[in-house]
Amino acid sequence: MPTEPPRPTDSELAILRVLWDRGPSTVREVHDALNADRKTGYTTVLKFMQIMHEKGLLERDESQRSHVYTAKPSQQSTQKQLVKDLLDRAFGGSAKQLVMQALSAARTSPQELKEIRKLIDEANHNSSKRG
Amino acid sequence: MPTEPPRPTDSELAILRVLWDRGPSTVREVHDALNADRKTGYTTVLKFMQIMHEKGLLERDESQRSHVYTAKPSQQSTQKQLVKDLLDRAFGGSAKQLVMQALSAARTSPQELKEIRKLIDEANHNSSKRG
DNA sequence: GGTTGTCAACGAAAATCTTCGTAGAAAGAA
DNA sequence: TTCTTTCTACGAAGATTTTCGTTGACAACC
Repeated sequence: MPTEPPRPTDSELAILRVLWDRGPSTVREVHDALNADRKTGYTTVLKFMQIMHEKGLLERDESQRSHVYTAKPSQQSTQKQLVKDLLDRAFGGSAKQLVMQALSAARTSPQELKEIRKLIDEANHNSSKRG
Repeated sequence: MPTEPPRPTDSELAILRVLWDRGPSTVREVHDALNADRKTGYTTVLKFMQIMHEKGLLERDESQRSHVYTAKPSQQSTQKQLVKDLLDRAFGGSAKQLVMQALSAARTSPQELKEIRKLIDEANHNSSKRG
């Protein structure tokens, strides 16, 4: 039974983001990318990536001296997991509440709002067809 | 400077939820409410609520022997904080992406979709008026 | 072949979060 | 009063997350 992977921590997520962004990367590359923002030691990032590899969050190619790591879960699936989690923990499962907060938290452009509406219409059609 | 309150942990959020739901409550009441689902010791809940009080997350009325606690941050503001946080950490600030995942993560009823659409229209009008 | 720099591995400390046992005060019952 | 229950306070242990220092392997350069 493949038990659900645990929700990635903040630091893990930061690393995943770099890997989704850059594609397969070495520890050095990830470290440099992260340190554009924060300042974490190299060995700290290394340790994280090793642990994440053990946990099955990263894949590792050891054929080169500098190992090359790849994110295993997709950005989509991780995002979905995080949203689902937040939905349960803070919104009692109500997507409506969450969407409302999202729209107020991020100043969303009319353009984006239009696109979101379109998404909703599509979701609506799908659920109508099914339901 | 009133520094931003730190994002509540999972356990803290569970307690806040009870308080938002029930209004001002004693430790005993919160403990009972929580143990409908999980099973945490009484002193564990007590300890949390004391710490949360120290952190400024809860207010406490000590005039009775059983202290009465109240959630200090509103449900709204906390939800907003959590969404904003997730938006930054996992979605690069794109509300659209988040909404998309929310709609796919929670099976949303056509009724709710309709209401969400309405919200978006309102947001749209507001931003049009402003912009 | 010795020096210098980069890397993964290891271990452990620091920080934070979670859990609860125990003690003593307060209130009520016998 | 004495016994029982319920509460807060305290302290500490366990679990998890985050942080790096150090070491030895490997490679590049001189």
